[in-house]
Amino acid sequence: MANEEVTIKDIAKQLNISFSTVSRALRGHPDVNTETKKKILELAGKLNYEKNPLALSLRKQKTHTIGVIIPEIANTFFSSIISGIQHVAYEAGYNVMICLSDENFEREVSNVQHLVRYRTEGLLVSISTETADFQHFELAKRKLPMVFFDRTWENGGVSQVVVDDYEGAFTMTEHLVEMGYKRIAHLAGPKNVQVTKNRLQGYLDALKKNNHAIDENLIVFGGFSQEFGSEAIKKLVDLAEKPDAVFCVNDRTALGVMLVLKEKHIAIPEEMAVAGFTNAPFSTIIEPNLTTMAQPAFEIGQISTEIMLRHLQEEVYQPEIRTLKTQLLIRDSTLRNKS
Amino acid sequence: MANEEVTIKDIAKQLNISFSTVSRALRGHPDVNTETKKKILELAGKLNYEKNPLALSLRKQKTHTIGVIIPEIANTFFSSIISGIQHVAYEAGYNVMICLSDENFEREVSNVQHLVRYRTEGLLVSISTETADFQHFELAKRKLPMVFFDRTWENGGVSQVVVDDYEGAFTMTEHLVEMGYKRIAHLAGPKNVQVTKNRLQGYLDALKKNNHAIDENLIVFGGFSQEFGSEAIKKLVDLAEKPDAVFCVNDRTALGVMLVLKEKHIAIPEEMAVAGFTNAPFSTIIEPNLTTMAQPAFEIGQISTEIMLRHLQEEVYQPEIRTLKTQLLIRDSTLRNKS
DNA sequence: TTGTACGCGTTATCAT
DNA sequence: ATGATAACGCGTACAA
Repeated sequence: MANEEVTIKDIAKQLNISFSTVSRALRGHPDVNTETKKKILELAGKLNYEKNPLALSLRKQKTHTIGVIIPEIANTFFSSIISGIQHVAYEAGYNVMICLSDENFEREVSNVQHLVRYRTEGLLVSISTETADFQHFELAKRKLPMVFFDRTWENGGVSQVVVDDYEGAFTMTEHLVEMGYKRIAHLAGPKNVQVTKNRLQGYLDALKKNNHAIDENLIVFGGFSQEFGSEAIKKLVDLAEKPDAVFCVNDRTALGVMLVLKEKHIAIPEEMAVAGFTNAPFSTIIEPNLTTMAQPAFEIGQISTEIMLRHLQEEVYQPEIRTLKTQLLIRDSTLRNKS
Repeated sequence: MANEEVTIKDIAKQLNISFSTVSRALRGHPDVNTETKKKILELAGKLNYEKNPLALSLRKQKTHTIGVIIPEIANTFFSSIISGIQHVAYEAGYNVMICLSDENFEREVSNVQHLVRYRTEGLLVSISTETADFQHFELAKRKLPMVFFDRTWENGGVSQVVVDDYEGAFTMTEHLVEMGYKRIAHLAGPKNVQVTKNRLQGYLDALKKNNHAIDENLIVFGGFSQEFGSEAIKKLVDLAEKPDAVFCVNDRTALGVMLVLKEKHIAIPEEMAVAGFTNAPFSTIIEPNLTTMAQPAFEIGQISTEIMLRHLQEEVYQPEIRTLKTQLLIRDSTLRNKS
């Protein structure tokens, strides 16, 4: 592969002038003769000259790149966020470098190191389910501004963009109560993730407020996956006192639940209602359609990036926490005639 | 934000030796005293020294980065491919820089320019639906190796990783014939994309082989979207001679079709069968489950990257075309008792 | 074995 | 208005 890129030196040589003049002309410096400037721009155009971003970055100590770390990409929620990030970054002339942690702690650490070494100017992060230690972020925070989204570093003194998980879970649980369900189970996420805690708390508080007894047997911790949902529901339906509704930490878990219930010919919602969280695309495809809380994924990406752009202008990092509203979408999986 | 990164000069100064010795030691050059080497490595470790990849890239004219251009990311097919790419690239110590064309030609051109300027060492590309002119790729091809996947540059003399769209469509159409469907429609993709042409041809040839008449009215060109599917099927069901089966260019289109059919209370597959292509996650969620051709998305990403890694070792670019097998997944949306 | 000098492509600060 | 020179951080041929 040929690699004969045109440089300012080439232009200077052909015009018999010094390359610093060329540099000035090319970047619109006022102190340059109108005629020579014209000549330079012409030749540059003819030779298809393009600035070398690598040299520029080294010189200016600026890469004009924002680093992103997410747990996985083959997931509509995260890929929509990425889409939002890319759109805003692109408009502002920033590049985006995406790394996947694969829900793996070591890999997340290595991602952070890589992006810091690479002199990305800021980090947009959603942590892995394994992450309990935040030292790698502590280090990174000293070098560049960070914005966490969805799965965040709660006490890190960093910017965060989250949805109101507590309120969302509270609202959803109250919806189930209002529909007349008496034994409402909760499939919770992985224990160390803040999202899990907030949604659990919303669930608990809504039950308390409505004078529902809290039954530990109806709360199962686990993950965000469909498999977790399937496994968990199998245990719940074997209980002596079965639940009559299941509020799942997210839609994928709810999917796992629904598929098992269908397999076992347990009618949804007549025998058992199911609710999710996220508003994944399939939630309007599955039958019955899944009741869920919409999370504005694309917007999360946009806002996170907007906050990052602000940080990149700031003298001192001023963290900001933005909480986005969720929206209750009542569908058939919880909609039955009150008894 | 502090930016006092440790350089080889700092280490050299502290040890009163020249920085070239430090450079040598750090990179395992043999000609360096064992003791000084030890000292250097120790101090480097203590100071948390890390090579500056920017300087390294400028110096070596190698960025160790592979560029990727895809039409969209909020799509399981593409995000699974990305996942496959990242995995292989990561293992080989390569970085990945992802750009989205957003199905937009100008943006694709700008993506190519950016990645070339940025000195990514190779390009992995799936073209936008708008792309009919390949000049930007012609230019890029002179500078770095390229591998196209799924939506490729057919006559570009470049490496390609595709699934056997022709055979897949042929097999699917024959399946419909075998099931006894008589008027099989085809919702085709956008006209200029090769995927569209291949699937259409497979459909046509299968009909011919089985002595089915080809009815132009039953072939509708359009896009890859759910909306296209919905619009197209609305016209087809209004036909005097309705189809009794619809083979869609992909699952999303099939989804659009199915939702409209359900709305109109047209029974699937009894009154009209529906088949897709891709094996999107929702195809086992929708009812009836969608008959489709599985495309190995993750594998497409892996293989594309493996081929790219080979190119990066080669003296001269030797393009290779890899065709992956699809797999027919017969589900309820086409499964009816033969009449 | 180690140090010197130069180059990668650019910007910025001096002079002139 | 222009040119020479240093610097960004690193690697390497050549000299010592």
